[in-house]
Order: sequence, then structure tokens, then C-alpha cells
Amino acid sequence: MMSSDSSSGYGELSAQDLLHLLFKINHLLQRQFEMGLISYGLPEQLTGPRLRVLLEISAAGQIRMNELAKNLGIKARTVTQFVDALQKDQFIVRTPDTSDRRATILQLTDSAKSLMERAEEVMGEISNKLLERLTLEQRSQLVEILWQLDSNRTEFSTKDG
Amino acid sequence: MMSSDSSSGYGELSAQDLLHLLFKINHLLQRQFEMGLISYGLPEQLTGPRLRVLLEISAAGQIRMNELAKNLGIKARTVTQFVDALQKDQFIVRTPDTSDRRATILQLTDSAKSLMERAEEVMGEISNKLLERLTLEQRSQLVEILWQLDSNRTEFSTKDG
DNA sequence: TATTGTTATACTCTATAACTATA
DNA sequence: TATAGTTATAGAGTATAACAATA
Repeated sequence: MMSSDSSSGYGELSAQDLLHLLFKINHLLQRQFEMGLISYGLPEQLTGPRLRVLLEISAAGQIRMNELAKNLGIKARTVTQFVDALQKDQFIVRTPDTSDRRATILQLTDSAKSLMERAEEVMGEISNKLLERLTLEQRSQLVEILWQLDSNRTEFSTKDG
Repeated sequence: MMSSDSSSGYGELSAQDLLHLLFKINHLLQRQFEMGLISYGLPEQLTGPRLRVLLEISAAGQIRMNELAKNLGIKARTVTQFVDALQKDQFIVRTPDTSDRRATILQLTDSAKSLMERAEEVMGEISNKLLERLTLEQRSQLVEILWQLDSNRTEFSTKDG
């Protein structure tokens, strides 16, 4: 699969192999990250996407479902589902927005607030562990590379624009 | 969210910010990769995971469902579903394994074979485009970094081992 | 008894379309 | 008419548990 040369010449990979390697390692890291959260005692219902929702609410203090959808890049329907699940588990509460009665405002419950504090700590520790093998120089290189990749933004046209 | 310093000091990110940046860019790249496949005229049913299944079968020539599950790191039940879908779309065929009548062997159909040739080309082109902003040096650095991250393998214990 | 694949079932993430209540 | 959120529905990806056929 990967024009193999397991000695040291890893600079010789094709773009495709490099990209696949990136996808693979990223997937592994995400897996380890999520396992880390659980192993540090965070509730298992807190999947990656749900955690992202809570972090967004936490950062905002309070936020409309509307805006949450925009921030997370997901659709209103999807937010409703997250909110249903998170409310059922008592992580958040819905309150009607008095200034616009169509809207709903989300807030963390008190218990979720302390959970999020813990989550922040834990995420910091996990991140340190996952990246511990990288030298400072490699970290800067990685940032630079990611930055470059982000600014690339190749546009592949799809039928629907 | 990200201890901001939008000038140039991107080497100063915390491990957590760096990891999140990685996750984000990776997600973006994967999205662009999939959009690229479609924009090059590959069938839309060919989602990322399904493509991976076909690539695995293609590489093997023929393969047992059993082994496919192992190679992809997914469960037998999940393979059945992929195979059902891919067979319905006439990308693959099931044939009984005469040497072990419990087993089923998978092969690409002829049309899928030529599709996969095309897919390989297209993936190469897309990869080149997505990584075109990286210098050769950055590519080596990235490989080195990913390699390092792969060898890290922090083990977070979960309840079930 | 162990293994291969399937049926039955379920859960998460995501989406579109139609609708309600409000603006 | 446009916006905020919900109901209804769907589909992809993943899983566990129970089971049939075979080893």
C-alpha cells in the first residue's frame, strides 16, 4: 500500500501516502484522546461531538441554539438532538429567550460546570501526553505546516456549488 | 479558545491547542478529499469508508470478509453491512469459499476494477493539490512528526482493558 | 467447542422537509 | 415573509447479542 522503505527514508512518500498517513495518525490520536477522557473518569456519554457542544456552551456562558449551530457548523436539527440528549443527562438546561420568544437559550447546569472545569484540566493532560514525543521545534514545524494546509483551501466544485 | 496571537508566534500554542488545530485541519482535509472524489466524477455512493473497503479488496485481489474486518479494524457485523451495500451497487460480488464453506470471499466486479484504477489516479491528483503548499522539507518534517506520534501510543486504561 | 457470517436490534451523528410559533 | 426550533423521517457508520452452518 505504502511504497515501503521501512528504514528511514520517510521523506520519500508520495503526497497520497503522506495524506493517508496523516489521516491514520489523526484517527488514532482522536481515539486515544477519547479513551483518555474516559480513563480520567469523565462520563462515557460524553462523546467527542457532545463534548464539543458543551465546550462551546461553556465558553459562551449562555448561547442560543441558533448561534450554537453556526459556531459548530452543524444544522439546527442536529443541535436539537444534541440538546435533547444533553438535557436528558442533565448537563444543560433550556430557557426561553424573553427578548425573542422563538429562541431558546442554553446554559450548563451547575454540575456540568464543574465537570467542564475538570474536563479542561484532563484535556490538557491528555494533550501533553499525546504530544510528549515532539520536540519544541517539531511543534513549531507542525503548527507551520497545519497553518499552510489551512490556507490552501483547494476548492473542488460540487454540483450544488 | 486558542490563546490567540495572530501575528506569527504560532510556536507558542499549548499542546491542547495544537492538538485541536490538528484535528480541525485534518477534518477539513478529509472533507476536501471526499468532495474532490465527487468533483472528479466518482460516484457519490462511494463515501470514505466504502472507498476504504474497496481499496482493501482491490489490494488483496480477493479476500474473506473475516480478514477484511481484521484489516479495517471493524467488526464482522459492520463488514456485512458494507458488503450488502457495495453488492447492491454492483461494486463487488460474494463467492462461497470452497475450502471452508462457512467463509465468503469478496472480489471486485469488472466495472469496479476500472473504477478503482480511476480512483487511484484521482486520489493521487487530489492529494497533490491538497498538499501543494508544503515544501519538500515540510513534507519530511511532517512524516517525521507523524512517525513520532505513531510510536507514542500512550495507553489510557479503560475498564474493559 | 470455536469460527464465519447473518438477523435482529440499537445508538450516534448528520441531514432534509414540513410545520408551529413568533417576529 | 423570514427566522427559531421541533416532528417526522432517513441514511451512514458502528456495535452487541443470538443464531445457523460448518469446522
